[in-house]
Order: sequence, then C-alpha cells, then structure tokens
Amino acid sequence: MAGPPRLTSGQPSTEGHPTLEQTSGIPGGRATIIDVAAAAGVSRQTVTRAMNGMSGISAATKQRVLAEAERLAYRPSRFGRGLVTGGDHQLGLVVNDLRNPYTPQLASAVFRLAAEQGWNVMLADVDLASDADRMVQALGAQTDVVIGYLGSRRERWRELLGTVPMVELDPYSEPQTAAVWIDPADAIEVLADHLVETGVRHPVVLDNSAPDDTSVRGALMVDALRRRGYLPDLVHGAHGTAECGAEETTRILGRKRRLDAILAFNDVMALGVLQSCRRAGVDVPGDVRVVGVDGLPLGALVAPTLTTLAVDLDAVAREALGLALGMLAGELPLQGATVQRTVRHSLLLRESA
Amino acid sequence: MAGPPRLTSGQPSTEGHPTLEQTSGIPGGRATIIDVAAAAGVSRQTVTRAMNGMSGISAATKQRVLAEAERLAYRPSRFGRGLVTGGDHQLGLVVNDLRNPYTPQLASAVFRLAAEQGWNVMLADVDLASDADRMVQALGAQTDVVIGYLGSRRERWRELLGTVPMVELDPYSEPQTAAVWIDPADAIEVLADHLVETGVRHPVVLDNSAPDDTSVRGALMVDALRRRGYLPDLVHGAHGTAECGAEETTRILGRKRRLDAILAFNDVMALGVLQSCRRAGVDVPGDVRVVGVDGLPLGALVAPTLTTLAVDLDAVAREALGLALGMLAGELPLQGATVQRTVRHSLLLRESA
DNA sequence: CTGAAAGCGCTTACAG
DNA sequence: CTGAAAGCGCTTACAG
Repeated sequence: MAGPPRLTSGQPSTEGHPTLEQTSGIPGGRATIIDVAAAAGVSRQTVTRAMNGMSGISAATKQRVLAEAERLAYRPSRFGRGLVTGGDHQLGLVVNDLRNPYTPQLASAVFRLAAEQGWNVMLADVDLASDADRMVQALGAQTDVVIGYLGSRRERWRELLGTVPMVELDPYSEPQTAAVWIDPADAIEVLADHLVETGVRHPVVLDNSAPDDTSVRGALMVDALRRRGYLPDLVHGAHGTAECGAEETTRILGRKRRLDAILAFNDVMALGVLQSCRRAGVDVPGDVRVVGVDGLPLGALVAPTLTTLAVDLDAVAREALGLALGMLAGELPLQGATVQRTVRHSLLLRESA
Repeated sequence: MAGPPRLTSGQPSTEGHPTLEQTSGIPGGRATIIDVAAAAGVSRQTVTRAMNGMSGISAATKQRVLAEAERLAYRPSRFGRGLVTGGDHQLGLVVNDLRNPYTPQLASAVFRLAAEQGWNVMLADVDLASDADRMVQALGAQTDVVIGYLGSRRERWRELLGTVPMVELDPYSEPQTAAVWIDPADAIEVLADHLVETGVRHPVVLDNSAPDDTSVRGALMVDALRRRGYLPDLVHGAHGTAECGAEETTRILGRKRRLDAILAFNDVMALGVLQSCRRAGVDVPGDVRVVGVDGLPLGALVAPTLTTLAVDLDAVAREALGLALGMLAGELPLQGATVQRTVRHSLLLRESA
C-alpha cells in the first residue's frame, strides 16, 4: 500500500485556468437561474426542476440544463431559496477558545442536542476571531437565536445582535437577558469540607484573573475556606491555560514552604499544576492536593487523576436550548423580564485530592 | 460577594405567558416588515430605516416603529435581507467528533483563518449528529463551500451537497474532488529509524480500524517496520479513543512478554496506552516506548510527555481554504480535474520514545 | 422626513 | 413536458 500520490502537491495542475467570468461571460461574477435559463433556452422553473431533481422534465432537457449550469458554475442562491422555502433553523453559538478543552466539550453538548431537534449550529470563537464584534454581528445576521459566553462585552453584543434573541451562558453578573447560570457555590462548600476532613492546613487558590481583580469563582473559594478558619492565599494567573497554571505553580512552590493544597480556577490550569508538581518532585496528593473545575474527561487520563468540580454540560445545553426555543416560540419573553436557569457543579473525587 | 441569585432557577417567572400568535395576532406565526409597517401606520422602508438605525427618520416615528416591532416580536428575515445585500461568506466544516481533542484543534485553525478573511463558519459534527445525511445537506444549503472529513461517505455526501464546492480533508483514497492529503509516510520512516537506533526489538502497531481491516496509516507503519527487519504485531482498536487505547494496551501487556514499543494510531489512543502502562507498572520509555500521531498540545501535559508524529494544522487549514477560495473565485476547476495539496507529518520527539 | 416602485434569486401553484 | 405569473421579505435608489 503506497502513500498518497505527490505529483500534484504544491503544484496545482490548473495554472492559467480561466476564471469564472472568462468562461461564462457572466459580468456580475456569479450566474443566476436566469443566466442558466437563457443559456439553455428554457424557462426558470425548468432550470429549477433540473437542479432539484424534480419530475416533469424530459431527460434531454434536464441534461442540457445541467450542462449549462455546470459550464456557468451556477450555484443556487441560499437566500433566494430560503426566502421561499423558509430555510432551516439556525443556532448561533458564541464560545471563547476552541483550544481550551472545555469549549469543545460544551459545543458538542449543544451541537448534539441541536442536531436532534433539526437545528444547525454556527460557531463564533470570539477569542480566535480577529474582529470579534464583526463576527458576532455576522452571527446574528445568519441565525435565529444566539447562545453563548458573552463575558464583559455582553452589552455591546446585545446591541449588535439587534432583534436576535440571546441566551447568555455563565453570566458574570445579573444578566439583562435570558441566561443559564453555572453555579459552583454548593460544590465549593462540599470541597471545602473535604479539605478540612483530609487535614489540609494551607490551601492556595489559583484564580484566573487580572492581578487587581478576582473572579466570582475564586472569591467563592476563598470565602468558603475563610469560613472554615483557613487563611488561603489567592494567586492570580493571567490566562486560564495549562502553561499559566504550571508557571504560577512553579513560582508558588519556590516561595511557600507549607502549602498543601491548590484549588485551580479550571481543569486545564490544574493540569499545569500537576505537571509542575511532578517536575518539582512534589507528590500529589501526598504533599499537595490539587483540585480543578469543569470535570473534563481529560482529567481522568493524567496521573494522578484530577479531582474536580464537575458540571453537567448536557444539562447546560438542555437548559440553554430550552430557553432559546421557548423565546422563539413566543412562550418566553424576548426582552425585559429575564428568565434564568441554574446548573450546579458537583465534587468529583478522583486521585489528586 | 454572593453567588448567583437562585430565586428564578427552575421556576421561570413566565408561566402562562401568551404566545406570539396570541399577542400579535399575526396568523402565520412570524411578523414581517409588512405587519410592522401596517401596525405603525408607515411604509416598509420607514420600518427598514428604524430597524437598521438609518438616517432620514424622525425620532418620534422611529420610536413608534420600534415599539410596534417589539410588540410583534418582529425579526427581519435573514433571507430577505441576504437576497438584497448579498450576505456574508459562509464556510461549512464537516468534522468527526468534537470530543476528540484533534477536532477542535483543526476546527480552531480553520476558524481563525476563515475569520481573518471575513468568513463565517458553520460546523457539522457528523459523529454527534443523529442524522448525518440531513446535517450535511443542511450544511450545503447554508454555505458557499464545504471543507471537511468525509471518510467513506464522501460519494453520498458529494451528491447531497449538489453544486456546493467541496474540499476533502485527509481522503482515504484517491479523491474525486479537491483535497488536502495529510501524509505521515515521511515521518513514519524517520520514526522507524529512530526506533532502530534506540534498540527497539518488538514493536506493536495499535491501529484504529475494524478487525478485518487496516488503516492506511497503520499499514504504512507496519510496512516501514517490516522493511527494517521487524515482525510487528498489528492490533485493531475499534474506537480511536483513550479508553480504547487503554483497554487494548492492558490486553497486549497481559499477553506479550517481549513488547518494547507501541505505535498508536493517534495521540488520544496513545494517552490511553500511557495510562495503562502506568497502571501496570510498566515504565515508559524504559520498558516500552510509546508514540502517537497528531501532535496535540495535550501530549506535552502528561508524564512522560508524548512523542508523536505532528501535523501542522494551520498549514492544513491554509491549504484547504486556499483550494476552497480558489474554486469559488473560478481560478480552480469545481469538478472533473481534481486539485490536491499535501501536508506532511513530522516526528516530534518528547519523552515517551 | 416619508413613500411608491423596482428588484434581489428562487420556488410554488396554475395553465397549457 | 413546459412556461407565464405571482410572491417569498427585504433594501436600494428615486421622487416628493
């Protein structure tokens, strides 16, 4: 069995291939059904019949029409067709960075549920986008409803989306629209109790936030620990990535003597923490206990496996889609009164704590 | 700082909220610009001016129109608008399973590049989809060009996509359309040499395929090893997941005495291999060397870090988009003669081999 | 500041 | 088997 042929690679066999305009003579650039009809000497609806494999057309005519269509590189306009057929339902999903494993996990949950209901999904990754505002606006123009992470830009994006209904995921403060809260508070209490029981003395919270700021999640962790008599350190990691988690951990380990637990903002950062501990010869959970947040399957693949505050992302997707479809059906208000749902984390004990 | 409010959770405050039809009196269900114009007692283009924030409208009229629009839950049709404005460029991306970390890695590369050029991306995950065929057809109806993994269903999907140009990623055999090969052949040769140099004697290839089948990639590995005098075992894992990699490894380790290298079909399976080795007390790379394919960043987070055949997914995205845009611009043929590009893997030595 | 007219590209009845 | 007519919902000139 040989590898793929290499003759064509990097050297397309089409040098000097004439452009569409040159071959077709269509001045506007793109052929319409009128152009094809004229070229084939038939009416518009005969072209429709040929293109869509409908009945009521002779084999000869069909063949002639299809040949002209191909010659003119004719592709029916999705707008023209959608206008008359109504088109499919289209869901917009705004996410932050597909390279963070949390994102595809959420996206796949939304995607699966949407597909079951016959909805298509358009994705906007506002972290990867060169121009997030334009991207969000374009998303709104192409979709019937938008779900997603809006963060601090939500007011601006609410404007850009115009009349498109919106469901915010994990709002950072009281939302103006429909929203699904993802609430770690209960799980953090359970976790804090667990740390007490296992004899932890000097926990550190590794947040994902600017140095002068603290995330809601980080604040909840610190508060839960304080109420149990701890004096937790709060460390601000700038990026929510494994690299950042690793760097901060190396710094912490170099500085603190008596540290015996690290609560990371999310699983990905926690994986970085584990890596740093491993390299520093710090035993987890023997010397230091490590906990993440999110419940990514990934956490079960590392050694030690990662204890985490897990979210049921299928539930998040279900609630979000429920709100979105309810708004579209007119059963829920589009604006003004906000409708909210909550999905809570739960402590998933694995090996690292 | 308190957690999110819980008053509203699970108990929407909108019980008995009247439906759109009840409030608006629009029989068809959804209001159009005509309905709003009639309700506000103005013409259609005055409604357009109000909705789109255009000039040439008095504040009073604007306010009245917007109020009626909101009351009727009016949202402009994307088809009506697109027909006249032309609409945005829309790229369709067909992928296999977002939960496999390879997929978002590829998707994010495509996404970033597309966004730079002002394109939106619609995603179809044909593994998660309940009805993949319908999904692909819907994708074609909403997009200007489709890129993606088609596997063995490509002929059927080619039909479903109709006139929408298509770029196949990593075809399993000679494609009928434009395609980007992802070719591990060179890297496999380099890897095989490396295994020889490091004294490996009894390598096993852990493929992702049916028991009576072998993937191209697996076959290339076996062949490269044979040509160097090895008698490699070929194991068929059914799923290409970490779980599957782990299970098969446990089985292999239980059976084989002299195994000293495992070449996995992909990184995710290799992570399962590492996990199984760890649990069985088998040292990697001391007792067994482990290699994956894909070059996922994830492989740098585990212990030992994963040696792998890496692909430059940015290059894959670049080639694929180049072909797609070339076809749309009429610079490349849409059908018939196929245009192909190739991106090659390269050996990325980390700790596991 | 406002509206009557034309048209975007397609499909769906309806006649022949 | 084929075509003339109407219409999907919107925006873009153009007149007033």
